[in-house]
Formats: sequence, C-alpha cells, structure tokens
Amino acid sequence: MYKISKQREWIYTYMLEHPGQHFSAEDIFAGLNEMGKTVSLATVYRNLKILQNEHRIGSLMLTSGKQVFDQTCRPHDHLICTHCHRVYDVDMTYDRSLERKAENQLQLPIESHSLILYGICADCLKER
Amino acid sequence: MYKISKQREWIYTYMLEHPGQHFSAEDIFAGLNEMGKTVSLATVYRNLKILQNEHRIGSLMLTSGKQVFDQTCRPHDHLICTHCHRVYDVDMTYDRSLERKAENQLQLPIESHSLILYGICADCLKER
DNA sequence: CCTTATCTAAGAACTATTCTTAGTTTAACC
DNA sequence: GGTTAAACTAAGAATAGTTCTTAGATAAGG
Repeated sequence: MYKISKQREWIYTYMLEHPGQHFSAEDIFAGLNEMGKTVSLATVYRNLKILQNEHRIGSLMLTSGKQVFDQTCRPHDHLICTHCHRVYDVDMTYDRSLERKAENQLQLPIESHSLILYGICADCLKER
Repeated sequence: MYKISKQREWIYTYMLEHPGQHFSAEDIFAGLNEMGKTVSLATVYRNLKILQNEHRIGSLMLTSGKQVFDQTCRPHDHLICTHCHRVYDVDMTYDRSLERKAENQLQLPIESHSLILYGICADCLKER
C-alpha cells in the first residue's frame, strides 16, 4: 500500500528526535527546512495523515482549531498550560476505568475518549 | 460594554429554542435566514464570540477542527456518536472529582478540563 | 433629543488544510 | 537487473472556516 519515502521518514524521525513535544504541520515544515531537508508543506500534511493511518503517530485538536501531532498514538491524556500554552502528555492512572464508568452511567457502548486538563505546568509554576 | 442588538438576541433565542443541539455558526446562519431573520455570517460569528465572553453560551472544538456552540457554559462533558456524529451533552457524576485527582497525581494546579466520550448514541443503538 | 460607542451588512482577507497536475521514485515482478 | 505500475513529490491553486475592514445604522446615557 504505502511505499517508503524519504520525506515521510524525515518527518517521523524529526518527531522522534524531539520527545515530549507536540508539533503543528508548520513546525515540522520549518524544522526540516532549517536542517536543509527541503520538503513542501503539502507533503508534510499528507504524510502526517499517512503516519496517522499507519498508527505511527497521534494527533490532537486544540481549542483554537489548530491541529498538533504527537509522537505516539497510544491512548493518553494531555495537559495544556494556561500560561505558556505548551501541550504535555500525561498518563492519568485513574483514567483507565473512565470508559467503563461512562458506559455504566450512560448505558451506551463507549469506544474511546479524549481528556484535556488545563492548568499551570511545572516550568511556569517555578517562574512565579 | 455590550449593547443589546436584535441580531444577537435572535442568535441566542435560536439556540435556546433547540435544546440539546450543538450548532456551527453556519447552522445558526442558515436557521435564522430560513425563518426570514436575515443576518450575515460574519455577524453570527462575532455575536457567538460575544455571547461566549458574556458566559451565556459555551463552545466545543471537534476533532475535525470545526467549532460548535452549546446552549450553556456550565461545565459538562460531551458524547460524540461515532455513527451519526451528533454531539450530546452528558453529565458524568464521577467527573466532578476529576480535577482534584489530576492535581494529586500531577502535583500541579488544574483549573478546568475537557472530556469527550466517543461511542454509539441511544438513537443509533436502536436502529441496529 | 444628541452624542457617541457599539452595532450591522457586505465583501475582502486571512489561515489552515487539501487538491491538482505533471513529473519522479519506489518496489514488485519477470 | 530492467520494466512497469503504483505511490510518491513540489508547486501552486483551491477550499473551508473564520476574522477583518469599511461605511453607514442603532442603542443608551446625559
């Protein structure tokens, strides 16, 4: 189905080399181009979509309507700092039972969920 | 600060008259115009933003990047049907302690959160 | 009333994302 | 290892959703 392409591997490698970060397509486009790896923005978008289809990466829609991409598609939650607006991955242990609890309460089959916490991140907290 | 405007009250009333629904700006624009209440799309967008600032309505960003508006800004959760894609308001009782649990686990101040459940709604379940 | 800030419509502009096209690269198969 | 076909790329046009600009209309306070 999909063939290996130089550009797609650049994109994926770029993401893995920046652990913990969340990237817009534009971020990756700029980052690769700065490294001399010229790639067009449409190619970045197309390949991010392919990487998602292949379950190699995940994505998150911010309240601003901008999409950011995540190095993993393993289910996890997010913390968004209300001060610096950075996005962090978090693993809320209690969260694992959330879907079963929702099923019991709503009496409907629940397949997945998305949880975003808004608060102050450790870095911003230190700066006060 | 804000003056009362005919158009803004049309928009707000339109939303209240369709309880349980979630509207895009385009939905409201089309709905009002069908009723003979002509209003421009930019006015709908501007007033939805004002209604949000006034805390009269809420909003939700879908994974598609489209924004929908909610009759209430009272904190609550959402269920999105993976079959018909309708958006429902849900009130998960367990959810009230979620922010305190997150604070304990992350050791950071949490101000709010957004929880979206994905599953099959009652209507779609019936149709099988 | 009169003033003035806020409001509207209409359409231009903007931003993020996707599509189109023509030519290139990858890999499957002989 | 060469051929072929499918998947790929860059570049820019196109689309969709939302916001801005402008000139004129409308509320609300004095």
